[in-house]
Amino acid sequence: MTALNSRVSVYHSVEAVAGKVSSGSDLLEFTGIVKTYPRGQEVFGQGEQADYVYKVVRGAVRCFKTLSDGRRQICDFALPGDVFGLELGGDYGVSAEAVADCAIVAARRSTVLENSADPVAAAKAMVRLAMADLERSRDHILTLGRRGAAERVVVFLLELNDRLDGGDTVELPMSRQDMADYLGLTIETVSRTLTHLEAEGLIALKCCRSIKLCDPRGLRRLCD
Amino acid sequence: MTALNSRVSVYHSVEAVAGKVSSGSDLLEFTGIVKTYPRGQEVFGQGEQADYVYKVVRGAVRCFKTLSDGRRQICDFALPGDVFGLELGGDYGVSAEAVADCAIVAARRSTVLENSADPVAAAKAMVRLAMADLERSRDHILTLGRRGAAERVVVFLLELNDRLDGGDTVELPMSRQDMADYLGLTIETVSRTLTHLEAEGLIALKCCRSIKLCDPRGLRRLCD
DNA sequence: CTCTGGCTTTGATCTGCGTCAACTTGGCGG
DNA sequence: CCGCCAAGTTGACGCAGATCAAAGCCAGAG
Repeated sequence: MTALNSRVSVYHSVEAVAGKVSSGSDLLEFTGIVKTYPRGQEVFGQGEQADYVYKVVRGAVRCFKTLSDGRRQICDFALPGDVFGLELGGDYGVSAEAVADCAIVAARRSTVLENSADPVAAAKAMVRLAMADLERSRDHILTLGRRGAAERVVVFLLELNDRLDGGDTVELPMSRQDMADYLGLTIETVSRTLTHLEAEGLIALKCCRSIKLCDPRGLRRLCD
Repeated sequence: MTALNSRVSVYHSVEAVAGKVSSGSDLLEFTGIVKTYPRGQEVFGQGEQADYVYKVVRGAVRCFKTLSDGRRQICDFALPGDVFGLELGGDYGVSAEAVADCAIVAARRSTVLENSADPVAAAKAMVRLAMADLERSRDHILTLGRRGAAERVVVFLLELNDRLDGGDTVELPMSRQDMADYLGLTIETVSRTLTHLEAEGLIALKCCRSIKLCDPRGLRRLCD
């Protein structure tokens, strides 16, 4: 079912992982099949056997947990170049879905880990990935635990701008609902906060998925 | 300064890491000096050079981030047996302080990582540790983003009971302020929630640091 | 023993964000 | 071009948890 209307092609790369921090020696060999996922489609579900590791080629993916009554918390967005689906043991601890139409490479865990040419380098690359995720999670925890709504939205915009690097304009790949579920807020609060930031001249909503950061310094001051 | 009134002794262990998930092959060699830290003392500060990795022998440690205006968010508590101070690159991303009087082993990163007898096993053990932390962080994110005050407190008590394994009674090593800063609440709300849970017969406050879980099933139902 | 200071609990009030509801916008198919 | 439906915005109102304030409670010092 997952592959029903997906075009597939072969993908092979030996790339630096986690762009900014990778040194020349930490490479993760990533060989697999590229599949396309239409917006909304599940990549894997929480509790499933974690046999594959994934990497976003194009689009964006949300990794989230759900409570029994339906409340949803997005733990992370995976953007182009990001690896996701890394797990400790047998099962995925989160579910993953395409936020927008995506191209994603899947590689067997075993291939990436054991059959790699240099197993020590592979293990080190894994540690780097896990640690980078961990550091981002900690910032997320700080945001959810101690920041107000406006600060949350601003932190989010700045982080996304950083990761997408599209000059001073952020092209959001996700809906307001996704933003809200990432920030521990409601759509209404996210929307209101954005219009409020615009009224203050800090951002400009070119259209609802395209936000210009007019005053990055001012924004940063709001959430140091 | 750090070592002023600390007794020190040598410590050596080759132990399974992260108790429940470690298989026989994943060992982390941990050789270093045991130091004692009085309650409140800093182990390391955010931004310092991350040359050491630590392991709690006795007591408990809080790892936290602080905003410029003083708001504090505890990302994790390290309990006896737990490793902390694991970092990606140069600097610690959090500060660490003794929550109660502690005994802690410090080991050079390089010793644990490179000079290990089996570097692949060491790297794998690191991956396991990082992944275990990551999974706990994700649960924490879910709690902070989507659960109410009562649910947060209950989740916390159940998790602590699990990790400390003292039968049906949790001996809290930390103050209400620390609980609040971990749960993204205020001391008053934590206190009120506990008295409310007691009134419902779910817990019993033997004294403020010793809590009996009278109805674990009922508690679990509150936060599935 | 009493005094002191920090931690905890409890109460009263305030407020930021959630909830509910209506309206607007924008993208897409016909 | 129009009409439709999902997504986003805006407004009115309520509540969970924060804030402010004061009163126990307990441990350690004198």
